[in-house]
Amino acid sequence: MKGTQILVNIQKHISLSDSEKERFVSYLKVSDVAKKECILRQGDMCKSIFFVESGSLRAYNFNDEGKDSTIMFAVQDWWITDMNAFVNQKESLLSIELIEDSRIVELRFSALEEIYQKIPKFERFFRILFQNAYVREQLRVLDSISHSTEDRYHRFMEKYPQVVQKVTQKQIASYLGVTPEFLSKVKNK
Amino acid sequence: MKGTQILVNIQKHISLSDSEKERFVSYLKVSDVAKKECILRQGDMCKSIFFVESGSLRAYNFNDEGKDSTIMFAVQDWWITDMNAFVNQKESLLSIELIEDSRIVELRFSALEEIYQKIPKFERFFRILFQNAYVREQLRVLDSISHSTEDRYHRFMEKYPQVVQKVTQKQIASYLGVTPEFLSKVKNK
DNA sequence: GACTAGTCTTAAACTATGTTATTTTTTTAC
DNA sequence: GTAAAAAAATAACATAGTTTAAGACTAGTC
Repeated sequence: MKGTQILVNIQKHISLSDSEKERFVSYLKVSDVAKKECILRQGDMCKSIFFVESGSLRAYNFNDEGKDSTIMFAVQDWWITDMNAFVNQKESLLSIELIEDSRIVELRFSALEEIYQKIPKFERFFRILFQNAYVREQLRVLDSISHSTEDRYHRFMEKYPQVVQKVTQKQIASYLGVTPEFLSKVKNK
Repeated sequence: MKGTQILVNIQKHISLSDSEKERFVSYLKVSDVAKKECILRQGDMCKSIFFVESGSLRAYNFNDEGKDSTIMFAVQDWWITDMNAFVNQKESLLSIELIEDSRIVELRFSALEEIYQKIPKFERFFRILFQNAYVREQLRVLDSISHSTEDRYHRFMEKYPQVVQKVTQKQIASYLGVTPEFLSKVKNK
């Protein structure tokens, strides 16, 4: 049934009545997206936040010098978007591409605003979601400014084994902010 | 009056009745803290989140190799804590020290939980606060993995002029994740 | 006003990481 | 199943960043 998995995800933090579930699900759009497709393109407006029902995605920025930097990966049961562009409704700094064929649930900005109004409990859910996201990013900043690349590579491998299985070494390098050549050297040392 | 500034901060995002204000303020503890004091020590439990009424603070981690890494600065009208330790109620990775004499408002974890229950609007306020914090950290990660130290130094100077006035170059270096010697070289190039 | 401790600068030697290029290996597309 | 394309490994050289140490310059303390 449409929205089953996302409801499980949400009910980790809040409980919903049947009518609330029904109402919430009515705002969602589920689609199957093929590997290599983009669900968001850098420079475009970011109209939605996405939940990964199955598969995996990568959010990255491509800068003036042609450098590709991975901001995040998302696998099953994760939420992903260009949060800056989404909440401020401005041009995206990130592209989000499919690492493999995936089933994606889309929730539009305008729908989410309506949900906050109609079912205020969702404020709590997203409070917790963003709180955890903030914690995660703060720990990543600490990791990146206080540890060596070698340490960071091993920590990444330990922390995100589900991700490691799906992505290339080049993508891990771009997540760590180093070149693939250097990561290869570090790894085979 | 106690809590005036924090109420202004909160009412940027939600509106409160007089009785809600009164109730909320009753949970707060305001104190004047002297320069160099610590309001949180790495390794201790993190029982509170802090709001800066005046002055400035620095949150940093001190790692095994003796490296001091600044996770964030906070100036007037900012919120600060070790969010990881606070929300999960575990040992703090960070210390928070006073850069100058400051007036600090303290909100304890248990109080905040009660506030969420009694005045659910606060779920919305903190949803927005954490959402913005997440955006900020995600942008910082992007900055740190995609730009040179020189660029990052100049971007920091432009983005946080209020902070720059108060902190030493050594502290900026530790925020960027480089040595003070190297920052000095970059800067005087 | 002098002492002290901390900060900032500079520089030389060293280590980490980037660049470019070539080869090998793996994946993808037909 | 094979050709083409992408990823990974390797290596030589270049640049970015660290370490150590010393001197110049504050800011805080008595």
